[in-house]
Amino acid sequence: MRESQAADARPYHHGDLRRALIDAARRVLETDGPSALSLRAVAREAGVSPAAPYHHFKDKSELLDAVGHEGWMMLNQAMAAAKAKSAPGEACSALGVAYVCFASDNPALYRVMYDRARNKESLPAPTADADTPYCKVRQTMIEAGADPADALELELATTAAWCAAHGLAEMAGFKQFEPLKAAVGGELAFFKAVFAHMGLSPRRL
Amino acid sequence: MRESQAADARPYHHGDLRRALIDAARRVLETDGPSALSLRAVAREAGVSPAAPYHHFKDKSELLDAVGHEGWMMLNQAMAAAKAKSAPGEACSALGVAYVCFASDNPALYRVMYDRARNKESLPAPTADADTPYCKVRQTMIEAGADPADALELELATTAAWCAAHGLAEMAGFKQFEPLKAAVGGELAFFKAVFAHMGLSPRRL
DNA sequence: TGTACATCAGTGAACGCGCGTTCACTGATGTAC
DNA sequence: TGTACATCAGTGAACGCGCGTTCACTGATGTAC
Repeated sequence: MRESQAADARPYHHGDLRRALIDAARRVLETDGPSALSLRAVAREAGVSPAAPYHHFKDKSELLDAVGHEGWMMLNQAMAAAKAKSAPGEACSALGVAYVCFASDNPALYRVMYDRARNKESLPAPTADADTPYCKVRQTMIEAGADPADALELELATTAAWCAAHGLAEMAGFKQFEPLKAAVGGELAFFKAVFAHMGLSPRRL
Repeated sequence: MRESQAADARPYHHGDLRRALIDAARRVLETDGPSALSLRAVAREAGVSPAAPYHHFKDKSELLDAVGHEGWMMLNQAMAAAKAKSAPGEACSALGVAYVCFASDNPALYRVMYDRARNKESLPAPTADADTPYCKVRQTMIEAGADPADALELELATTAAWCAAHGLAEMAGFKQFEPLKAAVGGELAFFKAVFAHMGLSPRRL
């Protein structure tokens, strides 16, 4: 008995504390918001001592970077999925809606993502292995008819779409827009209606 | 000599410490950013003890609200001025550009404005005395040809323009867009070019 | 004009708090023989 | 298969810090007579 491991006893070694800390951070975020996201709170949520995270992250900043990175990857996946199942010719708008829905479903995480990006003064950059949400928008612009040879126009259109989506994502949280949401038939309809008043597609190129 | 007031000696009573604290807060913001905006830092910057602000603000939150309010008033003024001197038919775009320029010139203050708005879950509301930036956009949409009787479309167009401006304002700080800014001929040209790819005017109504 | 006194707007010391980080440590794990 | 030992991934106590806020106080100001 003394040597057997009770089913609910946590082993001394965690297994994958790095992962557990990122998950814990997301729980803290959604429960208590971005301002509560301290290293100690994350350790507490993961059921571990305040010093434990230092075996997996150089400092608090590195942990937050990992959380932000996780968020950008999730957003990238959500946008890929939305694009994959979008009707022909609707990919741009599907991307925009997926973006705003992600922000609406994960408001605190979304905030951390941009806080970290702002720290680096840059949105995440693509790697050899993976593209980024921003890349996806640009690529979809091309598929929707933008001229890939006109780099300037392509970049402006992509940026415009990106700004539109981000602006809407940030406003979506304000109670003041709730009557408007209700009037057009719900949050999703609201997103689409606002996009319809802006230029998410390259039709202006 | 003992009784005379040396020119540089601060009098015991400040005169208008409330105002001085708000100004000090803005200095702290622009120097050290929003995360450094503590009540103690503001008192320090104003040259006053940490307890002094409590004679003018209930708590830290009330001070930050005052700073945010100041920011919204400044933005409102900047937009009014831009509209007043805009060419006929260009008022919408002038408003958008003024908005984004304000954010670009006062990035930390802009951040606090939205942080406080998010706290209340609402943008500032108009009063009997003064309208708000959001109201100005709506009003300008009407003057530019939107049908004031179609409240739904009017509100959607206003919201779309607002989101567009906010999205662009937030992206303007990212270094990654600097090549694009340079390519189109500077920051102002960049703002205008991005707006040109979106719908700031009610032309889609 | 001068004095007594209430009120106002500061001071500065102190409080408790949660934070990021360091440190010496120890239990668990994996490897060499 | 068993043992010795290096390494890894935790613990928990402690550090110094800046914070928001409270408190008893005091200097300055304004008012009544």
